[in-house]
Amino acid sequence: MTLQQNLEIHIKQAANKLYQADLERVEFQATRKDFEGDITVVIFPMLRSIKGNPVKIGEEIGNYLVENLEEVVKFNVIKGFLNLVLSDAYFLNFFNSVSDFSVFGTKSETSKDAVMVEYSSPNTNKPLHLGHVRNVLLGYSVSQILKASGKKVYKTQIINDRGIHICKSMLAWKKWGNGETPESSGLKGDKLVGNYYVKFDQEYKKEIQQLMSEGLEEKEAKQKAPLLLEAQEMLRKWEAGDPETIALWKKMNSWVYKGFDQTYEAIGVDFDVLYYESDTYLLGKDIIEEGLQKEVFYNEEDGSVWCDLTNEGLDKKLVLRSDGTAVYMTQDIGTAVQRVKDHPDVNGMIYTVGNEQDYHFKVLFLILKKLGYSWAENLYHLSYGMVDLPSGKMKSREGTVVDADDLIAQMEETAKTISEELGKIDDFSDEEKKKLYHIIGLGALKYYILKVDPKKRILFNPEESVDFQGNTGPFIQYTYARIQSILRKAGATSGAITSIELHPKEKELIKQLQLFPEVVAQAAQQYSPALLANYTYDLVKGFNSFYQNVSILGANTETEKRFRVQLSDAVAQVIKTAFGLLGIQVPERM
RNA sequence: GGUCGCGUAGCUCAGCUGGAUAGAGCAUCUGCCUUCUAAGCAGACGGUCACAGGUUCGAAUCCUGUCGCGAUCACCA
Repeated sequence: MTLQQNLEIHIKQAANKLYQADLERVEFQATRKDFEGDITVVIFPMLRSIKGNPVKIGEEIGNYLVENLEEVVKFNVIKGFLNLVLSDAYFLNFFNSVSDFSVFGTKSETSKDAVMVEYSSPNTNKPLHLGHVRNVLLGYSVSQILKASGKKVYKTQIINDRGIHICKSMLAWKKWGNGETPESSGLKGDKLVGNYYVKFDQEYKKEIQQLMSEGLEEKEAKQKAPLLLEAQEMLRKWEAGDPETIALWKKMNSWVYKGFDQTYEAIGVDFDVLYYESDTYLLGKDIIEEGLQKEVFYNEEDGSVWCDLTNEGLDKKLVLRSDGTAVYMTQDIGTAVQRVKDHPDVNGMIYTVGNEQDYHFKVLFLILKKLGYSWAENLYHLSYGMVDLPSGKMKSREGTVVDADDLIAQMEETAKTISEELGKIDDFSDEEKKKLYHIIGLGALKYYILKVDPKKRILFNPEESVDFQGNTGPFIQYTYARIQSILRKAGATSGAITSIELHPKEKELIKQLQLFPEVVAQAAQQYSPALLANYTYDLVKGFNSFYQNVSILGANTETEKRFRVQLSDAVAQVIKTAFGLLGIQVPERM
């Protein structure tokens, strides 16, 4: 039983004995810093069943608790707030009850039901950029958080490896590539292919200009430009299985995959299952047929198939074209069903996709529910805001993107500059230094992105870059490294300490540690890495304050020293766990 | 125009299932390294919580409306 539950029982007893009143529930909150106390009972809501002065009621309940609960040592009442001071023994008991802080707050047993988390899902015609980075970080972190909350998780991505946009870069390479390969040019495969996507767009625009100068309307010019017609022809050949086209497609995609793998590895994310659009783009048609029979869908006169969602406050949605070909929605329905076929333990899915697709997923989930799939109740669109630049939207075609690899390199460079200025790791080998810069640079980037609410759009200014001080990843990593330094010097300090007078800073830290399991649970429930980021920051702030105000290794007694080392160790382990859930590593020294 | 989201300090963000005097970081300014890592600590300065109503003992938080920003409303993906 938690303290809160215990308090609640006793407060209800008090209300019953003192006022013959039955309280439905008791409202608690953390005591504000300006007041003495560890936990606060809000009296106001009780006034509904207990008539009287809130201050008087608070005092009477406070007295009852002090008399009946050994954990409560004293109290004060301000307005309608009953602030309770808890005993040191209570906090020490909690601290000693955690047998292993390295797994504190996480669950190892996995539930039978699995959840599939989709993230990244790139197109294979251009390199990953900052937008993908946000996506990947969110998806990966949420996967970690769900695992820690006891769920079985499949991490997946659907690779958009087909379509007209892919043909564009293929065509441009064929025309202007002169056989260039990653080996011949030394370029990363995804970069190389991306260059041809840009090249296509440049040449295409030239053709449009040319046609317009010949008197065509812009719309017509865009449709009739020879390059576009050629790309469309290429797509037809691809769909027909033309060997030469397929061979080119395979070759160029393999370059891109190599490039992606490098980037994913650098970021530190991975996947359990891969889906390729070239395999899934024809899925879903059989389900449309089923849906027609179940009368979830209906036919228009031209043969197209629709789903009427007007009763749900949405529009009618096309699910199959009049020529019988699939649309985006058809494919997504089919893919979702396929995933459950492939992994029968999947009972829910999370789609990490930008908020411009909010409507699409609303409709998709609704249709899947109407079709009667049991798992359709557990679908969630992990929607996030765009990452914009001061100059506006990022556009791959126009080359106005912050490239993921470049960004990582830039963050590592900043980490290097700062580390060299500080000169604390001059004895590191070059290899160790490189690894450290990577951990710190990436930590800064990941934390910067994950600490903000996914819904909000991020304005990223490459000029100002990401901070390394204050509420940042490196600040937290630094605190971890600092604790490790103390632990190296402290030597063995095991053995529970049961009676000691707690310093206020120590008490604060234990309180903060105590919150961790609840924060993990909430982060899982709300799919919110930001909650964990903010928690970790508070914990670290608390530790640094403790560190600067209290001597750990220079404590007055050996017992005190042992306790402070143990406490520091526990904080470090929780930092490591929390950062692990964000996908951020921590260094032993920095 | 319909729908969805966002609007909190100069800047970046917490807080939003209603509770005490709205919190951090950056920036600016003061102090603190002969003692455990100063990527730190202690403090100062900084607010009409977009605006107007409403519900409530109590509203940044819930409801309605207005304004501003963004997204979306394709037989595109």
